[in-house]
Amino acid sequence: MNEQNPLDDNKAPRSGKVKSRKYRELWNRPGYLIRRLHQIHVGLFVEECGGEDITPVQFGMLSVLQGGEEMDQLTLSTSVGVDRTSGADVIRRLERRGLLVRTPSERDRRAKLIRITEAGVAYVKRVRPMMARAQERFVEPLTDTEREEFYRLINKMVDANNTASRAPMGAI
Amino acid sequence: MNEQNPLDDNKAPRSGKVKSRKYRELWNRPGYLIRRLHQIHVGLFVEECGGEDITPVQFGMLSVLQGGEEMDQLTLSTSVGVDRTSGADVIRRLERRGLLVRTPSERDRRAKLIRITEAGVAYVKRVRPMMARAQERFVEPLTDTEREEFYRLINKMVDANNTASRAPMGAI
DNA sequence: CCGGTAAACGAAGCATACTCCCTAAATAAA
DNA sequence: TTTATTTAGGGAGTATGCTTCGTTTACCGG
Repeated sequence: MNEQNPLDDNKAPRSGKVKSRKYRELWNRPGYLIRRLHQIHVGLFVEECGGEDITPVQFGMLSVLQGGEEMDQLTLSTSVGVDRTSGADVIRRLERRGLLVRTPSERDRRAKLIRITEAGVAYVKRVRPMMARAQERFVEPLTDTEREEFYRLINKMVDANNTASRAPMGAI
Repeated sequence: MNEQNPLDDNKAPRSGKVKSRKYRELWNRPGYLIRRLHQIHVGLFVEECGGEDITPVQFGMLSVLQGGEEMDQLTLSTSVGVDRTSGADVIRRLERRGLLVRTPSERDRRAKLIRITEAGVAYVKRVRPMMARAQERFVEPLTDTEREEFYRLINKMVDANNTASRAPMGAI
């Protein structure tokens, strides 16, 4: 690719950096690497889903709804791990495309109940293999053993830091 | 550096049906977990940086500039792993706060050269410990051994999938 | 029943992170 | 030298993921 890739540099000067300088270089910061990894996953997802015009969060919401269950916007948003207002935007876009419907609840007139449409169900069925291919490609560089370890470590961090996120995962 | 090694037994997809069930639940999808982990890191960063009004990418840019080197917007953007236009937005915000300056290059009149200001240098020095604490908290749930393994696996994935991101490091 | 609190949502605003399309300038090719 | 291509940047548009503030509704203690 390119020889001025900073990631390539991290092979060279990993010398006797002291503890206090541990995070001096960008590519030694776990948060930075996670951000890059997230970017990479979104890139793979978009690439595999070709012209389907779908994003990971949108597909996540449709996945949760795929069973046919109705839920309000807050429940749906937290179940995919996004903020209430961010979720509302995503839901609006999916409604605009006819993949779900939003009807006022009769039990609680503050709430809007979300339900996937038939078009939504068909859409998920069609796109699911593409999503799966993106996930496969994402972990492809790792061996089976490494993948297991990777999942274990991520889950450990997510579990421990769940409340640190501003959109804690709802217990679905 | 790319591990397309056929000796790795990450075989091609086995049976389509099994594959599609593997990622059926959201919390079994690596991409979903990475997204959550990224959210968590941003949350920790913002929390540790208190009222400093700084984001990981902004701090990353200032870090790269901290040495005093001048560079154009594209070089700066790719060096922190963001897209050209996203980077331009970030740079504009940092310029607005007086943490860096943007001057037209004389060698290449298309380019704007970015240089950190004294205020920017002081700012980075002040905020760096907070950033470091956020990184520490992020990996705190892991043991030392697990951290090493975590870094190794992430780096392996980032290296292998570098071009998959829409903002490949050092490329484009 | 009534008043305070909490929940569900909406609107507006900001930051990241892309897309596509455009201009201008530098460089490579003819 | 003229032409073609590439490169740097800007502008507009979209999506995610937050913030704060405000409105309506539900619920609970007195």
